[in-house]
Amino acid sequence: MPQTSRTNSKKERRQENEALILSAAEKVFAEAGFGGATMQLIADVAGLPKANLHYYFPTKESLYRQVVQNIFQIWLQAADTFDQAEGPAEGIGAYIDAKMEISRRHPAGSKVWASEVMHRAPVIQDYLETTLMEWTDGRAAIVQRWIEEGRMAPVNPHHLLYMLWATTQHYADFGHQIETLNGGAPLSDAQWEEAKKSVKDIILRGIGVIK
Amino acid sequence: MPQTSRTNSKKERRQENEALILSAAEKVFAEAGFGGATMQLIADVAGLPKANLHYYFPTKESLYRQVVQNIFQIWLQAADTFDQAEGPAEGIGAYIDAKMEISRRHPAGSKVWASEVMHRAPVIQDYLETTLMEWTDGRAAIVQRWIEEGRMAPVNPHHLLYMLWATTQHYADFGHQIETLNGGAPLSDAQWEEAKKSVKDIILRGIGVIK
DNA sequence: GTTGAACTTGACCATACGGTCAGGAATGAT
DNA sequence: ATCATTCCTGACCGTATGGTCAAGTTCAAC
Repeated sequence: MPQTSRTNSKKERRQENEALILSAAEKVFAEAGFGGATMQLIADVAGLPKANLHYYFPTKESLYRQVVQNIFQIWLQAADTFDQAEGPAEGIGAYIDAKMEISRRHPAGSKVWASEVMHRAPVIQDYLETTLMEWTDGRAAIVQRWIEEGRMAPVNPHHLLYMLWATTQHYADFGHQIETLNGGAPLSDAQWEEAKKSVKDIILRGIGVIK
Repeated sequence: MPQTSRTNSKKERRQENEALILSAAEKVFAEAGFGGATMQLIADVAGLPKANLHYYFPTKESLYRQVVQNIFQIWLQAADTFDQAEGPAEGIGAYIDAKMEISRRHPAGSKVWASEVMHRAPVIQDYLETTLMEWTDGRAAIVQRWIEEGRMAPVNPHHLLYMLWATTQHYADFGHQIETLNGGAPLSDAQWEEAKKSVKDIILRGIGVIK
């Protein structure tokens, strides 16, 4: 069967197909976990024959690895908001906003990441030990400096970071639970704003930078 | 092959075996997810032939269902600390302590629960809609009352509850990440105390009941 | 001691899965 | 127009999995 679209070159179609497969894989891995996901289902979601998936990604594991690495990139980009900030209120507030936005826009990716870490990070353990550790220590140092400058309450920087991750990621990973408790409906725009505001209010007040 | 232990009656051994299987299943489901777990591996961990598992639990799903329900019971028990409290500082503080203790003592169970919810709760959706919803609304009402009595800052009760769940559960679900960032070592007793203290400090200050 | 119910288990089965491959179709360079 | 390369896919394969079963063993009641 010839390709439906004629306007694209081969190179473009390769990129399109890879993106299509990665997107489908993200959804399926998020909903079923690595073990529960099947190449056949990913193929169906992507609208491609299974054998075609294996042309672009030789194994299920290589496909999964790519999905996880993509999430990690998004995850790291949210860090920029932290660095560019002048002080704790702005930096941590913007970081919460950014991570809440990721939870809202990439819930599947967040779940894949959570699943990967929960299962002892078989694929990205090296990232945890290098990139993530450096990132964390760097941010902890910034927080520590803010504390020493008297710009926020003295809290353990690492546990503060864990709280930021936990709280924001919760809206993606446990989105189904939240939706159920919300009467079965996804959070509305206003409710998302309320969520962001609540998280920021409690944490920023908790570290003594507002009120 | 005859049973090794001769001191137990049949009824006792039934209970023992069921507990043995459930414990093994909890570990394996936590580490591999429902789809990735195999009855053979659970059997190996339990030290029983696979066919014997199917005698006690007819299907993989029924075994999984039992594991999830057990977790949910533990989860609900932590609620008592909330109810018996006289005010927000005591109630929420004790609830955080209780849930942190669950994360520490039952990390596998917490992961199974998280995994179940992340995958849209195929098994315990009815619990979410009934028991959990009632529990949540009841606790939210208590928080609301505390707010109206001027005993804590006006925050959205639901988002406060989500934050409590997220923050405490994070220490179980993302325990591997925390361990890695801790230099590869599990949190020591002192570090667990520090974690509890950090969470309580930030949240209790965040809702205006301390400092 | 006999008997029936509860328990145990090695061997087995059907299915579904990840992955392969041969052969054809489309594409781009010359 | 030719040809090498890339892309596509139905059919296929070996394996591992959830689950079954029949034949046995243990145990408690009488």
